[in-house]
Amino acid sequence: MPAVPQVRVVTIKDVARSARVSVATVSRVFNSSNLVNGETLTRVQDAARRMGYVPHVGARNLVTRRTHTIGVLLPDLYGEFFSEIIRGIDQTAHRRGYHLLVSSAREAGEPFEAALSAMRGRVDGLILMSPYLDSETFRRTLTHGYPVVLLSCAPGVTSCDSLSIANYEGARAITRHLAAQGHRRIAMILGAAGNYDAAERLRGYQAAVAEEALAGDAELLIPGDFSEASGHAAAERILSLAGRPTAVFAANDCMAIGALSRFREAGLRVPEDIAIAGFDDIPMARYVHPALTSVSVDISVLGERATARLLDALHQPAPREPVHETLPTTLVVRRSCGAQRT
Amino acid sequence: MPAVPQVRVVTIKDVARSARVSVATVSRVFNSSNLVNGETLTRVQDAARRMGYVPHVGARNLVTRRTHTIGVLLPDLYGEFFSEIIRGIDQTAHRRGYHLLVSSAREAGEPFEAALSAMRGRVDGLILMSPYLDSETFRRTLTHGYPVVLLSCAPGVTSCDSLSIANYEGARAITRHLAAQGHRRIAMILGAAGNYDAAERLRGYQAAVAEEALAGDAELLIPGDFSEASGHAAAERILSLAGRPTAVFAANDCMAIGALSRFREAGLRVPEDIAIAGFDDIPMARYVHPALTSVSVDISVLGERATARLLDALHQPAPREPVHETLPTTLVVRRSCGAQRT
DNA sequence: TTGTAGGCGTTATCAA
DNA sequence: TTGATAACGCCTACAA
Repeated sequence: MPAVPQVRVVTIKDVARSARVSVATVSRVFNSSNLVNGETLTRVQDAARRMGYVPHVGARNLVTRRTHTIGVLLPDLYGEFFSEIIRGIDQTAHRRGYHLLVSSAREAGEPFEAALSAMRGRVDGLILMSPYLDSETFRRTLTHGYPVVLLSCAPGVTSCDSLSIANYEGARAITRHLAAQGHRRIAMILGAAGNYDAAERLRGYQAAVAEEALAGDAELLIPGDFSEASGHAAAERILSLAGRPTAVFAANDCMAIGALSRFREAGLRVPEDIAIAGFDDIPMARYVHPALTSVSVDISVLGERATARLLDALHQPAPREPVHETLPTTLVVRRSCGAQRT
Repeated sequence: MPAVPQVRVVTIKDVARSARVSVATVSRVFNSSNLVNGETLTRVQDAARRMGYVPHVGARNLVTRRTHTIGVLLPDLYGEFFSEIIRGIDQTAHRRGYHLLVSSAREAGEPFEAALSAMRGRVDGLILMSPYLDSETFRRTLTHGYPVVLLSCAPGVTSCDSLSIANYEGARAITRHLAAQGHRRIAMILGAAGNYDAAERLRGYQAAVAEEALAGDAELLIPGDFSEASGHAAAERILSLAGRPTAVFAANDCMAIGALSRFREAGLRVPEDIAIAGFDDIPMARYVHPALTSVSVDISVLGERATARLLDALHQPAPREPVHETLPTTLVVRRSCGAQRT
């Protein structure tokens, strides 16, 4: 056991003694109870300030049974996507006086459960994003008795609130848009294997392929993992295809940009020789060349809504029916898909 | 006061009663003390599992005076930069059994202090990034008695560990590199006003300007705020300059990419008509066209080192001399600056 | 308006 | 090896 460099720190007792009142009175002062005499009030406040007293939140939590903290458990913290989610969460949490305990558990299973139980007693509720989570693990671990909001989770867990993106609709719309430009052979660069968002985007693509009677070869489905590098590699593979597609839909913008770069290296013109579209509409999308057609989803809003839901649940005395909400997406047409807009 | 949807939750007492032992014994079981009888051990474990008991960390923290939590206070949570820092912190914290309490306080002053004191009693130490922080605010608020590591802070606060990036050296090197390509009129797109990193990058640029006897007109200093949009706007302004520079150094890659996009709109060729270089070497930098010359800083390492430092301090019984470390940067030459490499 | 005292869920120190 | 019991720092009836 490592030694703890514990500094002697001012407690409520010290302030009470110094101000010649009881701890109860000091407590009242700091909880803005208005049943404190004006003179006593200032005496306590003076003492507290002089001694540098700050209430110990941990102790307070214990007795009030509220931590004013929201647990956030994400599969990863890498990249703009998660950063935006956290920002959305932090923003509305902060506005309503809540703090964030952030953690990431890459995989389901043991570390995931550990992260989850580590939240017990430190959070009032949980925002949980686990695109890889099967409902079995979930049921086993998620019974700690506090409200939970799920993000981008596979359906099947209907016992608590959940929020997701209209992946299917967005992917279907953008694929149909490519078809409307005359493309019949459209490749898709897939998202990470096992990821729910990725699977839904694929499903949307496939729906469009069926509806528009597009080429449906298996070789048009190129694996990827959401990274720029995997988009670059996927483009490489597309170039080597016998029947080269005339358009590519990447499951996110990073991969689309990686692919763009590879196509340019190969001397292809985008969109003339090959059209490209992405998903997410990250800020960078409008600044690459040609500007990237994409499906816009306001990710920080996802975090905001999740937080709002959770806080509502926290302030709701009676448990309600769980709500499942899907955030809409919008198609953003730019130059990379060949439709002649900026 | 909102009602609390408190679920009756299993405590150590319940387990003790059910296993017909004292709470002390249950506690021992959960703290892997080996002075528990084998038979008692399993009886307690069974009872705990059956009742779904999870120790209450908050209560434990109170008595052990350790939370195993690190507070992270950032000026903002937007963008790849912060996301990478958090990831670096989370990674090493997680590995060493620590959790993260993340918060953002955009400005110095009251909300900043509030965020700081809200950490009292919930964290063992603090990682604080405040590029806008003056040491005065700092001294007033940062005396809660736990270890602190500062990130990207202006010097002047020498009382605790600090970490920063070699902004000056990196900016100087890249500017000199541009000069070595023959450029004499090099504009700089500045970072956010009042930001320490931004100021240092400017200082590095100015040093190079002086050393290489480059053009030093004030009009070559274009304001920016680190966003793509501000880079785009800055490029606009550069285009309108009477004596147009032949090269541009942007204080970060996002602005460089925004500028790149604007120059292309204007029909300029990069790097032939105008060279560009950025700072940070974000993943996207190699995938834009032309690939962006930049100064590479491993941001997640910044977070890692900060965490390592903090944890060391936490496990160190005696207070040591504060350490100030600067993370090196490396020049990454790609096509955008006109040096003929990929 | 103020103080006393019990308890929040644990751990830690004694005895037994 | 186990069990009482006193903290930990604070809040909150209840009493005064």
